[in-house]
Amino acid sequence: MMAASAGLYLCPGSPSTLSGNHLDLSCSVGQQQYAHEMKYMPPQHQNGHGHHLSHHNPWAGISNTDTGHWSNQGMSLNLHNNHGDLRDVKPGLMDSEVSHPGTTLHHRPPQQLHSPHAWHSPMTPSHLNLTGGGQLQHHGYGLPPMNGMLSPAHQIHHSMREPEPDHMSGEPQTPPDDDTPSSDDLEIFAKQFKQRRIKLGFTQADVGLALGTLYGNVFSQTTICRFEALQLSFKNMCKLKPLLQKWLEEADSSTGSSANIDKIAAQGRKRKKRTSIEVTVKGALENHFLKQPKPSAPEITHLADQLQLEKEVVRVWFCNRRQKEKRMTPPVGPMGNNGDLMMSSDSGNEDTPLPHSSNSPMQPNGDSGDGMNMGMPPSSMSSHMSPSGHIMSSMSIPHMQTQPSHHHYVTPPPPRSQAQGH
DNA sequence: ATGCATGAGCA
DNA sequence: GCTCATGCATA
Repeated sequence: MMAASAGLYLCPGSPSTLSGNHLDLSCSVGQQQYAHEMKYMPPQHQNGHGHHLSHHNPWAGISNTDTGHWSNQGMSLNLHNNHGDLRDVKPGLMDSEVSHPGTTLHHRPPQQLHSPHAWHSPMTPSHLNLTGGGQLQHHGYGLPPMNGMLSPAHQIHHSMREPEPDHMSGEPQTPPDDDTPSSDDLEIFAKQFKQRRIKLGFTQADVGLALGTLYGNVFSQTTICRFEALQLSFKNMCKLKPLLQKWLEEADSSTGSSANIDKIAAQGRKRKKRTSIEVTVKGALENHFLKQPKPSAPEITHLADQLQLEKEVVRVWFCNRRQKEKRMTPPVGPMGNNGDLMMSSDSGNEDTPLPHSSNSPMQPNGDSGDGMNMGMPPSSMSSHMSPSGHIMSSMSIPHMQTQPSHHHYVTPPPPRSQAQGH
């Protein structure tokens, strides 16, 4: 439980050691008040592992069969209400609707959808606070059951259908809606999504909010951005795709009308100020990371001490760094470089200290030590192969100069029955 | 677009 | 105490 020392924020000025105790203290940081009372909501559906999501995992298409890996926790649809801020939101409004897609009905008949406004229809809490939003929980994500009724008529008509690349592998590539998409599908979809979104005049934030009003799952600009950039885990991409696809279909069908988007500037703020780590310090952390991506508690403490950072900050930094490593894709330019991925592939190999060899996103199964993540089959790690064996990245749709298509989330979890890796 | 952060779930 | 999904805040 102290795990994440979550609840505790030190006020910027008070660097006490937080490691252990966290109470909810609230300190006002600048303008914001920080009352952290994040106790999470009633564990209604907390089914530990109940989630299934045993979609086949394309990534590992290879190992497909058992896959569950990506899933363990992730799919758990409980969108935790992050940060526990829901309380300063206006009471009453959102929860009721946003959280029940089923009942909800936010679904307007096609005709009404005709305006982007639709997303904020009368009942929709346009002011929904992004942060706590009302949705305290995700429930079955867009799976068709109830909202499936969204304008069947329009379902997928124009450009939006999946291109179905179907290159080399003869397998039937995934159907647009159901089924687990292949990495190629995701890649293509993400690109198209972005293009359409921009054409329609929506921002990433708009989309995130729209998803909330439509399905009860609000997402931030960050998430939409990462989706477009393929910077999410494969599993996460799969989860979001149907939602975005639906949104796109609706938005598409209501286009021509107006591109008016109303943005909701709802942002409740109540978080700890972001710690800005100096470059030099960052460099030191990077260094350590290269040698030891997973430092032990004492190491962290020591490092923190050395760098004069809070231990928690250091711990989190490593966590984030690892996470980044897993999804990072070469920021390389438009593929001008050698199309190599550049991640330092240490992940997983504490034993293989190559500082930064150039690349390969993930190690073959090097789950070292704790072995968590990916042990992708060698085959997929070679260059940019998608699990299904397709080569991704470099080719498909080179346009979009703005985004070097860097993707490739990292390798899928080891097909192996891994224990802790979740 | 991304760095630092939160929190659930699991081990 | 880690991973993973996600996001506020910021560059």
